[in-house]
Amino acid sequence: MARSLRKPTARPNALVVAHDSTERARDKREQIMQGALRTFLSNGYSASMDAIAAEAGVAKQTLYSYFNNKEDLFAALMDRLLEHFVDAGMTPELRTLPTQAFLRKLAQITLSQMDDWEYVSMLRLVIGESARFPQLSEVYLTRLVSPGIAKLTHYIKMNEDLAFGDPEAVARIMHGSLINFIIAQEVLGGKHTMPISRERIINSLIDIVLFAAQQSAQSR
Amino acid sequence: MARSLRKPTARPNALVVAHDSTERARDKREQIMQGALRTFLSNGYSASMDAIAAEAGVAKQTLYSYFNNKEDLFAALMDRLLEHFVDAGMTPELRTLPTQAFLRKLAQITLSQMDDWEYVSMLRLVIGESARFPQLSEVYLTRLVSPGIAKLTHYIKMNEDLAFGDPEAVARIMHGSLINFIIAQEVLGGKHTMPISRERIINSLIDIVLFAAQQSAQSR
DNA sequence: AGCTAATCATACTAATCAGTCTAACAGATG
DNA sequence: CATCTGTTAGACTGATTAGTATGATTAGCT
Repeated sequence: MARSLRKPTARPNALVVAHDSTERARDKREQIMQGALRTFLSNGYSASMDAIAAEAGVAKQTLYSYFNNKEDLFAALMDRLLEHFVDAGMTPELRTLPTQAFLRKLAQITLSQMDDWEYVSMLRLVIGESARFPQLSEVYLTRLVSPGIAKLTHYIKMNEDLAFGDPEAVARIMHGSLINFIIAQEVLGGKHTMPISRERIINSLIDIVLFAAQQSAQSR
Repeated sequence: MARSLRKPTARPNALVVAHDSTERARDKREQIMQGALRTFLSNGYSASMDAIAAEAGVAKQTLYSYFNNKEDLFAALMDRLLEHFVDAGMTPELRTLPTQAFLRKLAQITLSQMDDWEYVSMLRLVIGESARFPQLSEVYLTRLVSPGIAKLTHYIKMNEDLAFGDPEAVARIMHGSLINFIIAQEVLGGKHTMPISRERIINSLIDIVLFAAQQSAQSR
């Protein structure tokens, strides 16, 4: 990733098509954010502004013409990144599935994020920087976690197959066990140290929940 | 926490009782590790050696007479810290309890670590530095997580009240939902953003597992 | 063609940090 | 009392970093 272009009059910018100034600014901003994203996700907040500029293929000065300082860049970046993950999860057409198929699909979608390097790195970054940037954790919780749990809670409440006494607690347990699986397997490298297939987790989780729901309904 | 002692001939060392050289060295080492522990857990690996020396009440040179460099100090420290948490969990007398009481007690013990600032900070540190120090994650997984899950798996297997098809997966789900609860509530500050009592989680988790176990046994 | 604004490479400042060096000093031992 | 070892405070080095400054170059606009 070393950049050693030495020609002083080079424009390393690829993709130069017709651009008026406003959309060029938008592209530059985008270019910076892409580079900063990769660099922050790889190196954490301690990534240097020089490294970010190099990765983005942009002069350092340009960084500072789009963002006041490192912290602002980081905040804007994480904001956008979290926004990008908001939509993963319960889509309307999923709700038409029978209960078991719905739960399986939901779990599969949640765990499919394991394969997304950006998601895994984001998790590590949010948790790792939660002392220095509590606001970042808060955005993560309120934008990603809380809505996901709320939707699952609502689904449990509305579904007569899932008559639990405390739907929110059940939703948190289900969601938490999956997120922790991602943390253990991907963030911490447990897939090498203590591997287990995601199917086994999904199957057991669904078994437990559905069996418990039956028993719970029966004992009323 | 500012240190501004200016007297050049001061020994700020409290607790000076009869000491031969070997035990004085042990005490110094201990003093350093205590200070380093607090500083690393508060500030992450980016804590400065000057700050550690100050927090330990020791000259920076003394750090380097006990440890070769920052990384060695960090590694020795985390090794000892993780060792310290190994014993939390299943004690022999717990096993004599009836199933439900056992599970409740186990969950309570696990979640009681939420109140331990060192444990919570350790979690954040292990996860946050898992890219830079994969070995640290590995020690965490193999010394803390894996044995805990193995013991719970074994308990499930041996307990006829808990006839699950995949005991290990069930153990991972139970353990994971509790660890994730700690991460969400304490590490990420969810106790302010999306609070819920630990009793609700424990109750629902036990309900689900026991109900599912009954149903599972019934359907065999 | 000529002007303007954005971007470039590069160098700089001031601060911080890991690690080393020095010289002084305290406490135990002989 | 003399010596030796461990510790101290503080200065220092070399590297890195956030952020700024500069002066050249380029692209878009009229």
